[in-house]
Amino acid sequence: MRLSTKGKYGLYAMIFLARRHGEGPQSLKAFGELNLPEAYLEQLLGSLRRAGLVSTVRGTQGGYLLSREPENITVREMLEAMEGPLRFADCVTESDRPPCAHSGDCPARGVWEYLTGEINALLGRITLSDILRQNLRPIENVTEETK
Amino acid sequence: MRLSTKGKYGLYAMIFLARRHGEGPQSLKAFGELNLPEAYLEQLLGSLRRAGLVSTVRGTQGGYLLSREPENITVREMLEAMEGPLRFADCVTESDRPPCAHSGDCPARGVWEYLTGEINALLGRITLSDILRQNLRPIENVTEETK
DNA sequence: TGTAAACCCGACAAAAACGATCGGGATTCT
DNA sequence: AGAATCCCGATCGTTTTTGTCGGGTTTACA
Repeated sequence: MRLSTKGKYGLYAMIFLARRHGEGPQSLKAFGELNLPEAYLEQLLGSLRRAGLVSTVRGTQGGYLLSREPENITVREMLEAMEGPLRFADCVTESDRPPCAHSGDCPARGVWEYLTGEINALLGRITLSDILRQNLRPIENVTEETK
Repeated sequence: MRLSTKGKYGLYAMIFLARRHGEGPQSLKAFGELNLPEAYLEQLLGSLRRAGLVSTVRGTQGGYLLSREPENITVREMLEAMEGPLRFADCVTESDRPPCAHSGDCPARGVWEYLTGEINALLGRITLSDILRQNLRPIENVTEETK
């Protein structure tokens, strides 16, 4: 289980924009200090724009900027914009080839649903401004003894 | 972010073994009812064996069996055996090419570490026997108001 | 009004990862 | 000895990833 560079670069770009938030559009060249392949980054910013997370201004003096306040943009949205929704098994979100022979009562399905839900919730709790402020609280762990 | 079929098939295989736990070694053919490509599954069971999660008996009447009790085998171990450790960015676990130009104070690094820790903890809490019993409790969410 | 600075977009391509398949070797039960 | 098994490395086609490229469009500004 890994994150592709798409998700990684995308988050870097969003952090960059969050830091410059309020300073007007940032041109692609301004992202240069991130040391990412420029033409590739341009593509990724396109995905972020189509997902509604960044806005663009075209023409001279144009560039990219956050389309919302940093406290209203979550890691989940960013990663989903770059990599599509989290999916452990297709049978959870879409139709699959017979997932396993116990089709009806596939015991793994519950696991995929549980994990998908928990991880999406986790990612959805972290905002861009949390990242800038390094405000990452560990979850108060397992609620009580299983006994 | 997705899970490859390796992780998926691997978990299916482990669930299969857990259900037959105590019934002696299960031959590759016995897994047939899972409808997975047999030769591929054989490879995957090799990984699970090398990770210490299953044991094998060779020769006639041989096969695969869990090398521990189902309550002592976690989803994290299984997925790590099949797909390697969870990694969001290489800079968290290993050396990376300059991660981003703000090398020293890369604000994304904290995110990767946080996510890696939380998700590993989540995966580590689910055991094979939890899966059989469908015992998947949602985490008691964010501890208290952020205020 | 012209031109340069930007973003926009689709096509293409190399490289890596994925999802297997295959053939033969090593064990072990009977 | 022979059959049932697991073991292992090589190979291979497909898909995904990670880019590159070329040309088009928009717009500020002189």
